[in-house]
Amino acid sequence: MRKVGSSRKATWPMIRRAGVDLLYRHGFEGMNLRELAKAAGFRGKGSLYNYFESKEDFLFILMCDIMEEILRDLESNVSPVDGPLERIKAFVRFHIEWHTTRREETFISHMEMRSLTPEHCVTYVALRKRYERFFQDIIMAGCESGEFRISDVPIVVQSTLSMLTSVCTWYHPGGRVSLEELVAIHIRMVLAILNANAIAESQHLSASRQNEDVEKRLTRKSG
Amino acid sequence: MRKVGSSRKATWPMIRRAGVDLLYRHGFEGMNLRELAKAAGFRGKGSLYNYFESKEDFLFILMCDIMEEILRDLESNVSPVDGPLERIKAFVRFHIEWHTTRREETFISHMEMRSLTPEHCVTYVALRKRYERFFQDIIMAGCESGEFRISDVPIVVQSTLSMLTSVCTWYHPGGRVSLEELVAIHIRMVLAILNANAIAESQHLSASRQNEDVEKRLTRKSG
Amino acid sequence: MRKVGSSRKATWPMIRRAGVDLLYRHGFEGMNLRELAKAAGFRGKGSLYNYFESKEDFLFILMCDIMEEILRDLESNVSPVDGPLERIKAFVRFHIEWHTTRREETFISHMEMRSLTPEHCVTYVALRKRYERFFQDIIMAGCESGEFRISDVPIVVQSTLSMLTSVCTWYHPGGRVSLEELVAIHIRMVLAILNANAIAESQHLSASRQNEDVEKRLTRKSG
Amino acid sequence: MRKVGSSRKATWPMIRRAGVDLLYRHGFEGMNLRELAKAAGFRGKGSLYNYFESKEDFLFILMCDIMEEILRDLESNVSPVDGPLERIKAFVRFHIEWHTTRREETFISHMEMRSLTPEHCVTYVALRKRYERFFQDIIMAGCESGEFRISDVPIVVQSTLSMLTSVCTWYHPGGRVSLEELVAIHIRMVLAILNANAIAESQHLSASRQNEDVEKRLTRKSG
DNA sequence: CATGAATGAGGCTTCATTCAT
DNA sequence: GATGAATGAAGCCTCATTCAT
Repeated sequence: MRKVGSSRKATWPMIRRAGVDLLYRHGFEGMNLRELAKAAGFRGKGSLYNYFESKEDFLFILMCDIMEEILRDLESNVSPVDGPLERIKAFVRFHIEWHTTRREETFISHMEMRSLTPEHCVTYVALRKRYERFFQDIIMAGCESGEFRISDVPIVVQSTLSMLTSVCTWYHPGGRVSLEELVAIHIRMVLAILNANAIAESQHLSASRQNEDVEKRLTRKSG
Repeated sequence: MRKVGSSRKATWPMIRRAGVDLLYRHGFEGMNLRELAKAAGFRGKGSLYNYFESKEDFLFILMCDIMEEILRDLESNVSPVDGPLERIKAFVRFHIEWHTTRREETFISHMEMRSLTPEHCVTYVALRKRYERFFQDIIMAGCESGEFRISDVPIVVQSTLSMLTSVCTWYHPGGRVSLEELVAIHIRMVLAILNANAIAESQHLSASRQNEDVEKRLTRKSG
Repeated sequence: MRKVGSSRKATWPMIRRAGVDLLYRHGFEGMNLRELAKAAGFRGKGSLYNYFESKEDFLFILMCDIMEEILRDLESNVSPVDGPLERIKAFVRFHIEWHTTRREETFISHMEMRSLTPEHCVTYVALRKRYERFFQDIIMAGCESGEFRISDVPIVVQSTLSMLTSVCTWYHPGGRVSLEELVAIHIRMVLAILNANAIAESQHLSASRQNEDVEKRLTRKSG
Repeated sequence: MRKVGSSRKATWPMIRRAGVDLLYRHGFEGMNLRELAKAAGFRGKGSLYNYFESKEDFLFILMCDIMEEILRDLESNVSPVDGPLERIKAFVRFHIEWHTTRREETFISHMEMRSLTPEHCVTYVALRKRYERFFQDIIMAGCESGEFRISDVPIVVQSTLSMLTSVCTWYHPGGRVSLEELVAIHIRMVLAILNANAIAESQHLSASRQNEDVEKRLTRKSG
């Protein structure tokens, strides 16, 4: 008995949605296809194999899906912005917004690489490197233009990006701190790491405090 | 609760060592007791149950073991140091050294909480909170003394600690950057985040560059 | 019962060809319809059900097809030949040629009866019996005419036919022995079994009867 | 809950017995481990994996077991016999007796090679070759001594052995023909194939009864 | 007729866990 | 305390078959 009106185009998104949820909650090894099938609206797990070839293949497809989506969004959000300083701000904003509003997806993307086949892993890593490279390029541009000054590019890039990514691990929207504030705080941290403020200040010695109003809220110790 | 009095002395360490390895490589759901038994030198997996009560119990014991060890080491390394600035440096040094030389253990500690029973989880989280609290206390002390200035303590604490911890994810000893340099770089980043340098500079207006020698190496773009 | 009138003309032969191959390589239980569909040029296995009603039905149709073909060929090759001696030679030649040039088909015919429904099985066995009966009849005729002399007809018939059939199991054309030689060798063996040479010789040598009493009972047709 | 008193030594024979039965009735692909477990006295199929590593491994072990047993029996039955003529008779007797009283085992041994891994297959084939070689050696000895005369050794050996083996396919003990008669009939067929009688006769021209002992048994009426 | 999605049963295998020895 | 057999649940995957399109 076939579910009427079902078609690959309509069904895959349901599998994807269910898969993200299960992967997020139990991890790849901890999830199982029976639940996935049920959550995706199937009655038997066999049906899933019309959409992927194995559990691992499912993970791979999902992770690539997510990565490609985030790459598309990255391009359309950050690429238009000019200048390292503005670009880095746009990047941090974009990254944090994505990693908090799409927590589950990004969590998966970062946690389940271990479960990929070697072959799938290299494909996926290549995708991911494009993202990291985007971030690194901004920073290198800023270093060359003299707007940033850091000690060791690869390491600072790695650590900074890890920091920004880990937000998805502990931040829950709707808490004490708004997403907007979260972004602002992290922009400041990143700029500090990049020595961007110091440089800016020393360049415009007499410049008045920037972001003054923001400043006020930010120095308080939150409760 | 850990069983006491078995011939723990000799055998448990072997189980622990084997367990850390397997947990690191496959994760909790991905590892299995048969391999653990074999790697620990047993011939049948039944023997393991003389050392813990269930697989989950094993994870719990291991994670607590690790957390207790790192807490002991933290106390003996950082507690003696005085003053927020020096303490934070000591903490960063300690944390990074531990997280790189004991990569597998710390990796596990941060990844497998999901697999604990709720009860075990709260016990473990309490342990871990003591560690985070240690870090947070240093920062708060520095803020109060005026040596640090940050926008939002909990968030900066979280993000900074995440950054420092994630080092165990990508740093491999014996690469381009020595552990000593890694530490130095991160100390700078953390101090930047905490606005410690800026303050220091503005306080000791005429102060010459601190860490001058370090500085020289650090500004290069690594190869 | 076989469906008639589908566009059998073009498509069924491809299914048959693919089926013979798969059946030969994996056996009935070991083959599967997905591969059959693919090998037959379909994209979805659903299409196959336009040509048979079930997997078992497919096997039945195929086996009957083959058996009918071999029966037709048998008739046209051996029936015209006269006299037990010449007929038996023609039979051996025919049988071996068919079983070596059409190895896969005959292999299937002999191996997969186990997978037929009881009903289908009796239908098929009837077909096959016609073939065996053909062989048996030649031998009985020869015994009656005095050209052959054997101990127990049914058993000798069974064993001899098994021997001839098993050739398809181990003979590969293009080896050390040509098909022509293979046939010659087996004709000799069969004639030896049937005591045809000995008799021929003794008839033309005025030889006395040996084993007279024994002989009488042995040529009987057992029940 | 463990079945008391169970030990590998006692349990494997039960598995073997059940396995032979299932393999004989359904073939390797057609049998399943659930039934095997049940028939062997287990409650869950998991237990079987204490005795083999996979279904294919089970088949391999079983086939080797059988082959080794038949080889042992062959040695102890036929090796003591001297002279090609007597040895070939002893061999035929042994072979047919084994292949009829242990029909299922030998049937399996000959039918399921297709399901072995390539590696297992070569191991098994080596075992089997030892058996075939035994037969072939007798025949070659007879040819050299002038007691047998055949056209092509390898082919006659193959076909003859196939004939003798196929007996397990159609002979059922307790039918019209006794096992003793079956043996006698096949001894005669084999000797005919080998031209052993003709030679014997021509050698002892005046000799009356040849094979006297055989003869006596053969003249009996079968039941 | 062909396609491809859905179904559900069932197959092999793994695993944590128990327990007699 | 160690061993290895037994257990049973559960996991992944395959497959014949049905049916809407």
